[in-house]
Amino acid sequence: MTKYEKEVFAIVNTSCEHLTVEQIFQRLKERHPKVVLATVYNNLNKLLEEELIRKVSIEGMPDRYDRMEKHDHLVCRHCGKLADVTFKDLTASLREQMGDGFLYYDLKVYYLCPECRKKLDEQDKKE
Amino acid sequence: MTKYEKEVFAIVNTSCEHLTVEQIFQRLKERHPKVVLATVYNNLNKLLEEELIRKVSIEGMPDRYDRMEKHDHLVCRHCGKLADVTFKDLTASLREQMGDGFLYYDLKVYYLCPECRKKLDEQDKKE
DNA sequence: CAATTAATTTAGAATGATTATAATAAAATT
DNA sequence: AATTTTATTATAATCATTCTAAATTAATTG
Repeated sequence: MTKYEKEVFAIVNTSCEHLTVEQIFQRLKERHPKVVLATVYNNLNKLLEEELIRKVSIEGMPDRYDRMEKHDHLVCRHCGKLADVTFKDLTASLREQMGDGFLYYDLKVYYLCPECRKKLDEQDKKE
Repeated sequence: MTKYEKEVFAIVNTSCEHLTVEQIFQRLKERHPKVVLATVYNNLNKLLEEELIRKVSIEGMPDRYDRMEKHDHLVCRHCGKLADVTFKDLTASLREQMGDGFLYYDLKVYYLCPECRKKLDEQDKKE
């Protein structure tokens, strides 16, 4: 692991914020002002191949990078905010249903976050 | 719904092939040789907003468009192939676990498809 | 240690998918 | 039929990402 690969990994792995490429780049620049965006892409791609991090794509949002530790995602359908959550594990059930070949799964739950629900409720009252 | 919106919808909704923008464009062109790519994008976006179709993003693959009818996806981690499948419904369980605000969920199961499993098995034997 | 080789990073160009803009055409409304 | 609105076209612009070649750094070998 090279210097930058280590640092990019640390940035992604220790944050629960689902950072974008640009945000990761900014953080890396705080310490290494001369670093270049391509280096961030190179190392993110390397880390993805090594399966040390994962990418989270949400419709209409830029891709985000996330630690590997098992967890699911809540996505607010209104403001797009992404939150971590851990639902009951599905591995056993899925394996049973699908036979061989299972590797892992990705579960996203779309919802309205409390803030958006409040906002939308208030709007409804006015109408 | 305009002429093209109807046709784009029909193409996406009646196929189980998870077509890309380019493929949808090609099919539309068979009937309307003069149609332009931007029209496909415009109408796909309109259909997405109207929640008449959905987009499926798989890491490293171009985005695909899919009918709304409830189903889950199997993604081969090796060749990227996408297949439809319907696992046991999770709605009740998720609602119970997360309280209010639930809208819907998206479940992708990553696996090795039979073809890739065979290939990889054969490779292993050689080594 | 010096020299060679390999791998990483940089800088900037190239690509490709998507969106934006302005003009034209079609549809809907008055 | 005239006016207004909406959709479509053609093309330019944008943005994220990848590619390429040169430069730098790290690793390996004699």
